[in-house]
Amino acid sequence: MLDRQLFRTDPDLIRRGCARKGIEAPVDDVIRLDGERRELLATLERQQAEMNRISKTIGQLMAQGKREEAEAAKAHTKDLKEAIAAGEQKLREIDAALRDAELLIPNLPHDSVPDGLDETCNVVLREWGEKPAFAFEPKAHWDLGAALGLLDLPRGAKVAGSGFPCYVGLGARLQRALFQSMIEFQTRERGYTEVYPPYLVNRASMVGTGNFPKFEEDVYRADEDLWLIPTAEVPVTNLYRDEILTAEDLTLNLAAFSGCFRREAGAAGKDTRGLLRVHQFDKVELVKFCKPEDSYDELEKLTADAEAVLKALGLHYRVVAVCAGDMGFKGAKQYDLEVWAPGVGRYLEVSSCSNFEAFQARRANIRFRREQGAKPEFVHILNGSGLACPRLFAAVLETYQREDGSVDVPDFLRPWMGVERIGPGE
RNA sequence: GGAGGGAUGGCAGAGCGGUCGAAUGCGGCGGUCUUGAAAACCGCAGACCCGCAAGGGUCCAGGGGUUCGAAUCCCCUUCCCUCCUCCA
Repeated sequence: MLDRQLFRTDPDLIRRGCARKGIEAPVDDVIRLDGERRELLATLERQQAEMNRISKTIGQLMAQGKREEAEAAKAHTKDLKEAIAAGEQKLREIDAALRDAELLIPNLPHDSVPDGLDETCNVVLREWGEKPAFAFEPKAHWDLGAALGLLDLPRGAKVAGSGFPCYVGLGARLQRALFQSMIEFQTRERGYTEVYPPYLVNRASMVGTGNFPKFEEDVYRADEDLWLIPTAEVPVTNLYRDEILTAEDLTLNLAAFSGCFRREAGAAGKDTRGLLRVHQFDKVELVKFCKPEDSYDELEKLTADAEAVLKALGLHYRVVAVCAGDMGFKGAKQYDLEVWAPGVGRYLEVSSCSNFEAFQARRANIRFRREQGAKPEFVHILNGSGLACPRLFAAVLETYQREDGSVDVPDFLRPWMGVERIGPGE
C-alpha cells in the first residue's frame, strides 16, 4: 500500500510508477473515494458531536429528575440518529471500496531501477566466477539425477503430480545439506536469527505481504481461511503484523528455512523440465525490518549475504538489476541472483532480493518508535532468498559433474554429505 | 470434535448503562533531594482519523444489535485457558 497522502499531493508520481511497471491500477478510484470519504467523515463527525452533546444533556436532566425535559430532548434525536446511521453505512461502503482499490495499487519503483517492461531490459550489474569449461558435453541435472539415483521425478509425479520432485538417497541428503548449510551459514556467520514458521497462513497474512488479493490464483488453498505459503516471506513478515517495534529492535534480521508451495498457474509447459519450476520446494529466506533511512544499504547487505552462499559453493553467478516492468507488484527495487547451470546452458534465478520500503509495512501495519513517546512510523521491509534449493541443486550437479557421470561434492557441503563424490550406485 | 471460563492502556488488574479514554499497582519518562546512585516525594505519559489551526470524532479482542446514551446488556466470529475426546 502507498501513503494515502501521496494520492492527494502527487497523483502523477503514482501514475508514472504504475506506467513504468506496466500495471493498470485504479489510481483515480482511490483519489475519488478518498475525497468522498473525507467529505462524508467531516459531516458525520459534526453530527456525532451534536448527538454526544444531546445525550450528555439528557443524562444530566435525568440526574436532576427533570424527566419531561429529558423526554422532549429525546424526541429531537430521531432525525439525527437516522442521519448518523445512514452516514455510517455509507462510510463503511466507501472504506471497503477504498481499501479494495488501494490493495491493487502496486509499489512504486525506485528512481535507480532500470526502465523496461520485461526481462530483456534487466541490467547485469556484476558477475562472479566463470562458466566452467568441460572437455565433454555437460549433462542436464534431470539426466544426472536420474542416472545417479538422486532424483525420482516419475514417482514424485505419481504420488502428487508433476512438479512435486522426490529426492532419493544421496539426492535427498544433498537437498538437506543445501538448506542445512545455508541456514547455519546465515545464522552463525551473518547474524540472522533463525525462525521456523508455520507453513499455512490466513488471508490477513497473505494481504499483509501483498500476495492477496491480486495473486490469489498462485497459491494452494488448504481450508476456508488457510493457505499454503508460497515462501517463508509471508509468515515471517507477518510475525510482527499490527505491532510497534522499538528503534533498538532494528535492524531485525531473520532467516527462515521452509517448504514453499506454488501453483504456478498459467506457467504450464514453460521452463518446467526437471527442477526448473516446481510446485513444492525448499528455501532459506532472509527478511529484514529496518528504519527507512537504512533500507537501501540493507538491500546491498542482504544481497551480499545471499551471494556469499553462491561464492562458498563455488558456483558462477551474476547479479541482475531487475527493471521496473519485470519486478512485479510489491517491490521498489529488486536484484536477482542467477546461477549458471552448464547442463541446461542457462542462468537460473535462485534469489530475488527486494526492498519493499513501507509497502508491506503499511499493509501489515508494522511500525516502530524512534524513541519513547515518539509517533510510530512504518518500518521498511526487505527480503531475499538465501537461496532456493531445487535450482541450486541443479546448478551443483551440473557444475561439478565429471566425464564419468559422477559429481564432486563442493567443500562447503562435505560436512553434511560425508562423501567427496557422488558416483553411480552410491 | 465435546463442556466450561476468559479477552480492558507496556505489564498486572478494577470497572456499578450516563460523572469512563477508563481506578490502582508495577514499569517508563521528567523533576526535587543526593558528590553520584538508591529510597522517598512531586509531576508527565495510549492509538487512530479529519483539520493549517482551534477543535472534533473513533478505539476497552473483531463484527453486528438494543438504547437518547454501551467497556458495561444481547447475538456472531476469532483467540487464550481448563477438562474430556483424538493423535505424531
